[in-house]
Amino acid sequence: MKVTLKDGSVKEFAPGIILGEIAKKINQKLGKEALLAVVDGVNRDLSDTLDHDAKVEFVTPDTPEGLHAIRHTASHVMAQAIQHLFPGVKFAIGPAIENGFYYDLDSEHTFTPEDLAAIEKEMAKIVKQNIPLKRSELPRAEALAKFAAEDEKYKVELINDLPEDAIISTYTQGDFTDLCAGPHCPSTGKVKAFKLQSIAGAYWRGSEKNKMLQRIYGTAFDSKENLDQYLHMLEEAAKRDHRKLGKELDLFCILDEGPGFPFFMPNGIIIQNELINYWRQVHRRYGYEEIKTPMILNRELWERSGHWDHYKENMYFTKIDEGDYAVKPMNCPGGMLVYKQHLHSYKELPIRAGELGLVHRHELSGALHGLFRVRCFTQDDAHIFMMESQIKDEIQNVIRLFDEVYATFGLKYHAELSTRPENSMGSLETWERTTNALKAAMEDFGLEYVINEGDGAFYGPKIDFHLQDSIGRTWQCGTIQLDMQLPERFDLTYTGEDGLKHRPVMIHRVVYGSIERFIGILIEHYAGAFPVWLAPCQVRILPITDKHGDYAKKLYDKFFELGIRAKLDDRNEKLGYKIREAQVQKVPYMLIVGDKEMEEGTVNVRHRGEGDIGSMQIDEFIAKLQKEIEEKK
RNA sequence: GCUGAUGUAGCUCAGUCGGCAGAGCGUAUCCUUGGUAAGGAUAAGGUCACCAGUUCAAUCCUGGUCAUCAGCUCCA
Repeated sequence: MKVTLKDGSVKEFAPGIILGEIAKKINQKLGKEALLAVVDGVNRDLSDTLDHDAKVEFVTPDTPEGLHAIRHTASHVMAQAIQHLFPGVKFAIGPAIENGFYYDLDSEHTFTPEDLAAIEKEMAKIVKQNIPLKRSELPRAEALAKFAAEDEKYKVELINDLPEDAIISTYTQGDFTDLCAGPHCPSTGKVKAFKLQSIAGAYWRGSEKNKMLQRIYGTAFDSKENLDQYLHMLEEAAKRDHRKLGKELDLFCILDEGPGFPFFMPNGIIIQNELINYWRQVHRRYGYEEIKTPMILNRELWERSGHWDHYKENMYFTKIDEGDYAVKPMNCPGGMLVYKQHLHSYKELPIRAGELGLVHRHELSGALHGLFRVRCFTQDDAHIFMMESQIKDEIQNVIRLFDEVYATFGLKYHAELSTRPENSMGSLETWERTTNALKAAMEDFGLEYVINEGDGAFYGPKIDFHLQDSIGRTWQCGTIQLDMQLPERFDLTYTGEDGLKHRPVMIHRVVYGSIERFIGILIEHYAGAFPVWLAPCQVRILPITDKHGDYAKKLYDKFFELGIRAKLDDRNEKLGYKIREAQVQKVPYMLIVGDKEMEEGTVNVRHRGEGDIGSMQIDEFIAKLQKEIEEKK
């Protein structure tokens, strides 16, 4: 750890040393003035760590570590408040997490939102008292005795699971002591702004075999402004929730009659069809053929593919004429059968067979979530069969296609490569060769990636694509998976140059992932304001009075003939009213026609974002619109 | 699946601590013919999620079922 003091001198410290210790040394030698130091390149005020004699590690709030410490301390403050208000509650764990903190509790009392308000009040008191936190390290036996005496069985279990040589530390603030490794703020007063957010259930130690505890989530910041800003961001994200917009824009619905099985309304299906048209057009250019395989296939096929054994709990079944059948949860087995309809020569490879396949999977009821997690969805699948020597080029071809598609939606992305897991099939050499081919493909393309060691499927390595939407959230969509198992199981072959039979290499890949889910992501990404090519209604024509109805109708007919999605709003309403409605529906263009436009043969154009953009000739507007659609803006 | 909350008009939500069910938006009709985000009036619209139970009486209380939401678990 490098500490640069005010006088410019640099001190090296062993990593992991408690900042308070450093501060003490600096204070002794150079005085308080020098405590405003640069630690590992970050400005920090170390004087906070001198406020009291305990060994407390503290970092200033303008660093990620500082925020983490504030949230961690906030979780202790919350626990202390709960102990005051609800004596007898057993504490499990209470860490800081990405955007806040939580504490898991075991209690007879079921916590309610009203309790949260009361706990917040008590927390505010504790923060105001600015109670110092004291770190103590104690021998294992002593720690065990202490928490056992308080009947904190979860803490006892945690200590018992710590390695023999672990340093067991506790942090104490006033009448509350918690088992904790730290780091923390030096005193409760540093928790300047906090909010308790929700109550949920969570299994002890994350296992569904264990007791379900109550978890209280909260967040904390170094200032009220930052807290408010964060809460505001959450509200903004909630506004673009695809379930809400899906209803408001009349895109889709999910009804009690079919939990997890979405219905698409006319507006929604326009988006879906545009996505599919675009998909087909791109795939044709990249040398794909399209196939379609049946939704219901017999038991033998699923046994052969391995799904019957490995995936049964997630499948739907049916009987036909006494025989067992399953509804497909994946398209691959059907794709294998299509490949097997012919003998293949090495000259044909790679064969790229795309399929927009509707698959059904029985997801747990509690896992369903709008279009993001459904029980039936369309995979924009493709299976590519090739020789091993073609892997690198072919993967690059796929990456290039992905890159083009994601760019169309203005979605940035990064890739993750998952390598061989423990329970893998196939030889180590094959894994190494194929994994290296994936790496080489990404590197040649200039695609940055991170490696998830051992995270691949047992049947092959894979590349996942994580898209970043307009407010910075990431979604895993595309994936390229090498499969060394299915070609074996289905005994796929091609005839090589040598006249002998060889086993092809096969990949599964999806770009959108699930079209339904991708639509959900796009709704949130665009906040419902789709680019013109996707917008369910592209143009809304707004005549000012009935006098202008005929002119407006002629315009509408012209758009209709050109295949432009227009709507004529000739209701007996004021212009402002019609505009408001079109704005709320996020229609890209509103054409206002009145006396002036009729006389001049023009339209007055209003854009949903830019407002009134002036009058233009009808053909001029059509050209502008068509260009925009063509360029997918 | 688990824990907790929720389910009232097409939508968003009030309400009844057991006794005729409420608003705004939307819809229909009429008046109004207007220039860039809500003109006015009238009317229609409900098995208060579903099934049992308690009660003279249940939308309200009890139990169960289904669904939704927040999280957990799961997503070979």
